[in-house]
Amino acid sequence: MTTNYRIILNSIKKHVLLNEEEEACFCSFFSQRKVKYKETLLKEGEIADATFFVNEGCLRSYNIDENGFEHILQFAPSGWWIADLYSVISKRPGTLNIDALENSIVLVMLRSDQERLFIELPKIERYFRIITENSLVSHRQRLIDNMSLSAPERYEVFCKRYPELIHTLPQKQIAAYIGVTPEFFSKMKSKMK
Amino acid sequence: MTTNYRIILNSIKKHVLLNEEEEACFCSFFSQRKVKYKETLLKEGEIADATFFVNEGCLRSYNIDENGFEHILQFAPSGWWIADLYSVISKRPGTLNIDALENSIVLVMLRSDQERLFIELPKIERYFRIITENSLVSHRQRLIDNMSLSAPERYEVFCKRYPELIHTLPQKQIAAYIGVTPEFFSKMKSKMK
DNA sequence: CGAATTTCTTAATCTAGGTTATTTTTTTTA
DNA sequence: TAAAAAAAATAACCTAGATTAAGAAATTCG
Repeated sequence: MTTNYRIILNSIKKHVLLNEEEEACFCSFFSQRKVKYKETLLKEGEIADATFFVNEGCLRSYNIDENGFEHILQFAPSGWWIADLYSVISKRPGTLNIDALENSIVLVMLRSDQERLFIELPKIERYFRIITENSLVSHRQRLIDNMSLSAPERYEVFCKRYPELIHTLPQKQIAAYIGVTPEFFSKMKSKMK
Repeated sequence: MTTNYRIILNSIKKHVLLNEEEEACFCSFFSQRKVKYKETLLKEGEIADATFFVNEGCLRSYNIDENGFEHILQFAPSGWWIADLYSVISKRPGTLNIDALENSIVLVMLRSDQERLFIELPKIERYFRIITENSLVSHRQRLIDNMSLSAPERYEVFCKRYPELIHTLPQKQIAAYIGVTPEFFSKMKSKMK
């Protein structure tokens, strides 16, 4: 199995410039992992020691509330990072589950390696500082949307954010992302026509 | 008016170690600003060029939805950072308002200066990388809470997060933070006894 | 201090979205 | 390819929280 770093190097390139040697150094810290459809990469209660970059396929992170309902925090198609950052930085048991919505391939970056990289290659720390800022902004926007938009409006926002997923994802997953029951989502969609 | 850097240097100290020269360099980038009760630091539609550190008093950031309702994203008592990060990093008109809930004093860090600091003093970039990670984690948690908790439970979470504000803040502001109307908040509180 | 403004309370009524239950359709897997 | 499992649709009924309105209490500020 040949590891493909094209996608991650492209992501890096948008924010910092690495020479070939630095690129090689950066890539050497990843290991690759296949995740099958429905396979779990991280379970609630475990301590997460790594962050994942999706090379192929699609994952999701979600938490399960006390009534057993799933709330999806993020979908991660190819080119996206996904992790339980709380657990990674606190080194305590996490609250998120991460699993695959289709057969996928991820690059695994251990936090310990990431921290070594931050010291050896400050440009990598810059890259993560920038993508963390961007992620914070989009979480903030989602929070605002959840507080001020109705369910149909939140669905619209979902469609803009994940256009490639609208028709590949089961409705149930979309409902768990926008924060309604599958029954209501179904009713809502049929009204929309 | 003598500028006091004690609080911000303490915040830095929790994450990176600066020598005296570096501390002096870091502090030289701030300017200080008084913000009176109800005064606005940043209005929706403006391009934000700075991030604020609260030295004294308390600010809030909020957005106003299309029906005129305020949704509070953050309270920032002494020792907290506050900004419209979206506008700061994109250099586009922002969607947030920031104003003072009491007479306050903030330290102002221009984004242009911040970016210079990131280059001159990588430890500062590390500091911001870390506090941005922490902020992302707390936004994520708030998102989960909004999706899975009832209004009284969200009030409990608010009380744990901002214990010093429970009795100093008008109820109206707390309601706009947890995401209910002031009328419902009042009813909810009287039921809780 | 006193008038004006803002905030808080209470209560009746309304509604977006949840719950429960049943049937149909699609997907998975043996 | 058939049986089993999962997902989706539909419908009747329910509820947390919104809306509207009006009076009481607290703050603000001239």
